[in-house]
Amino acid sequence: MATLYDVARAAGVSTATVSRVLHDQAGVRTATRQRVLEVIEELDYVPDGAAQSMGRRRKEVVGLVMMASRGPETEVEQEGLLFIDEVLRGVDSSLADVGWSVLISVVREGGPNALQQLRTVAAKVDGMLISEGIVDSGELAQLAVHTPVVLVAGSAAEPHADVVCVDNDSGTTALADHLIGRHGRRRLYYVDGPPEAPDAQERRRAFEKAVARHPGASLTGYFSGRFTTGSGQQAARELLAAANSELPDAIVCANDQTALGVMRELQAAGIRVPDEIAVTGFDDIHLGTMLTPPLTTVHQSMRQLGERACTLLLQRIADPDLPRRVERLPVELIVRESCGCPPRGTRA
Amino acid sequence: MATLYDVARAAGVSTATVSRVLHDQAGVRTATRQRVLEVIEELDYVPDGAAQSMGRRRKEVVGLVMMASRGPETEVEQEGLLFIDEVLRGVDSSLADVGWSVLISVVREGGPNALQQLRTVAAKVDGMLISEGIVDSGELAQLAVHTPVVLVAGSAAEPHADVVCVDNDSGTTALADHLIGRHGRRRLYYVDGPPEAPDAQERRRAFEKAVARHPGASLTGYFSGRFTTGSGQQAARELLAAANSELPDAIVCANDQTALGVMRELQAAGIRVPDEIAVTGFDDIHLGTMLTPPLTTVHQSMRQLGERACTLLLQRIADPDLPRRVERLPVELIVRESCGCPPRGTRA
DNA sequence: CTGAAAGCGCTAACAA
DNA sequence: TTGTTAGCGCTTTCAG
Repeated sequence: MATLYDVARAAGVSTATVSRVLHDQAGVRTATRQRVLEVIEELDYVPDGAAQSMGRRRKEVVGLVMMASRGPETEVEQEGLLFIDEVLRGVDSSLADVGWSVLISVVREGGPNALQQLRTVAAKVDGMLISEGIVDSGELAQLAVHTPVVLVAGSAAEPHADVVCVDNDSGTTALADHLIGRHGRRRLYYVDGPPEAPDAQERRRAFEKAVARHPGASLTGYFSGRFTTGSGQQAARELLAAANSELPDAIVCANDQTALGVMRELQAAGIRVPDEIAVTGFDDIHLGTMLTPPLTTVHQSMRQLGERACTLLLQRIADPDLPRRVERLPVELIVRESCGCPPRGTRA
Repeated sequence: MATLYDVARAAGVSTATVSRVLHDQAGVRTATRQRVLEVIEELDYVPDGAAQSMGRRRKEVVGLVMMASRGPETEVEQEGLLFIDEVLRGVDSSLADVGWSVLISVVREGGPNALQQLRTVAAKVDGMLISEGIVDSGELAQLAVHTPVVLVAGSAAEPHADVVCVDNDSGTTALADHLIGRHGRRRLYYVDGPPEAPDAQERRRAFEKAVARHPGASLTGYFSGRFTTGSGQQAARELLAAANSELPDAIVCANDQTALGVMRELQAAGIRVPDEIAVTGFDDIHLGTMLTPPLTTVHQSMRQLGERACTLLLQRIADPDLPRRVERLPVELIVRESCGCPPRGTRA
C-alpha cells in the first residue's frame, strides 16, 4: 500500500504538499498539483483513514446504536426491526453532505453489558446516536461526559443528552378527536406499549386526556402490551373472553404492530372492523396499507428522525458547549378505513 | 480525554503494561493489573480507536455497501430497501463474535461516482461487503487489488472477488416443477427482473430449462421487468390488454415484489388467483404471507447471506492469499396458496 | 507556494 | 514480570 510519503517522494514534493492536493486546498501551483495528482493516480494511492483520524484528531464517523429485535429471527412483526432501515437512511443522507460515515452497532437484548458495547463504539466514533431503550439515564450520563450523544426517539425529559422525538401528543390527540368527534365512538379501549417506553407513556397520557375532554366518551378498558403483534392479539382475546362486559366500539393501539394483532384477532372472531369496532395504530408502517380494512394511524417519519438526530449530533460535535436541545418532530394523522371512514378514491 | 500515558503515569507503570491489562494479556502480576484497572476506572479512560488502528495496523471494521432504493422515500415496495436490515443483522452477528464493527455506506443511484464513495469507505475499513449492482467488474477489480472484497448476492462468475449468492437454480426449478407437476399448469408466463442482475438471469434461465423439461408445458410469454411492484402491474396490464391471446394459467415472477404487483392487477381485473391464474414469487418477503391468497415463493435468508459473506471476508482479511471462493446458499420452496395449493391448517 | 518536523495515542518487538 | 522505544500514516503549524 502506497503511503503519503511514497507519493511525496515520487512527485518530488513534501508530504505537506501532497496533503494539500489531496484536500483541494489552495496554495499549490497548478503544475505541482498536476504532478502530484498524476503520481497519486499512478500509485493508486488511497489515504489511510486511521492515520487521517489521528492527524486531524477527528474520525469523521458517527455511531448508530440500535436495539436488535427480540425473539427469533423470523419474527418480523417485532418492535425495532422495522426501523433501523429507515433511520439509517436519514442518518446517511445527513452524513453524505459532509462526507462522514456511520458505524452501526446492534445491541442484543440480554446481551452482555450494553455499556461495554457502547464504549467500544465510542472509541471509534466522534459521537453517537442511541435509540431509546438501550441505556438508562445513569449510563447515558456517563457516556455523555466524553462523547457527544443524541437520543433517538427518546424521552424528552432525558437531562444528559440531546433528544429527537416524535410529537406523540398531537398525533394521539388528533386520532382520538377523529374517532370520537367524527365517528361518534364512545366506548374506547386502549392497548398500551411497554411502560418503560417514553413513546408509550406519552401516547397513553395524551389519549386519556383527549378522551377526558369529550363528555360522553370514556375509556372502558386498558391492556398493557409490548408494542408487538402478539400483544394485540392477546388484548383482543382477553376483551372477547370477558363475556359479561359490553365490547368497546373502538380500540386504540399504541402502535401499528399492536393494531395488526388486534385486527387479526377480532376478524378471526367474526367481528367486523370498523363496523362493530374501529381499530387504530401509530407509526404508519407499510403493512398497514395492505390490511383489510387499511389501517388508520399516525404517520411519523423515521427517516426524518434519523436525519434530524444526526444533524443535531454534528452540531454538537462541532460545538460541545451547545445548550441541550430537544427536537419534537411533527406527525400526521393518516385517515384510512379502519376508523370507519369510507375508502379513498383510487388506489395507488 | 485521558490517554494511555495518563493511565500509565497515574498507575506508576509503563504504557506496555497498561496495554497488556487493557487486552487481558497474560504476564501481568495480579496486583499490578488491579492497580491499573483502578486507575482506568478512575480516569474513565477509553482507548482511542484510531490510535489502536494505527498501532495494530488493523481497523477491525468492515464496510457494508448497499444500494439505496430508487425513487422517493415513501415507495417502500422497492428493490433493495427491504434487504439492508436483514443482511446487516447477519453481518453484525458474524462480527459480534470477534468484536469488530460495521461501517455502512448507502450508494444512491445516479449519485456521483460510486467508485469515489467506495474508496472513501475503503480507507476506513479492513475489507468490504459490496452488494450486487454497485460496481461493475472492472471497478471491482481495481478495488480488490488493495482491499479484500466479498460480493453479496453477486454473480458467481465474478472473477475478482469472493461471492456469496443464493441457489437461484434449484429454487426456481423446484417452483416450476411444483407448478407444472403438481398443479398441471401448462401455459406459463414469466416476469423477469432487470437483465443486468445476475439473480434475474439465473432465475430466468433456470425457469426456461425447467419448463423445457416438461413436455406439454410451454412459456407463453415474457415480460422484462425491474424487480418492482410497478413492473408486475405493468406486466399484468399488458397481458390483459392483449385481448387476442389466451391468458396463461400461471405467472412466475422473478421476485416477490413483482408478484405482488401482478396479483394486485389481476385481482383488480376480477381474475381469481390462483383458480384462473397461479402467481409465484421469489425471496419470501414478509408481505407475501399477508396477501390473499398468501404467496407461494422461494425462501432465501438474507440474514444468512450477510453472515456468510462476512465470515468469508474475515477469512480473506486474515489470509489475503486464499483462493477465490463462491458460496451458494440453499433456498427453500415455500408452498402457500397462490400456486393453487389448499390453505395450510392453522395460521400463526 | 513549499518544506521541515512535531505531534496524534497506541502496539509490539526487544531488552532487561 | 515489566519497561523502552520505534514505528503506524497523516495533518498542520511555522519558517522560509
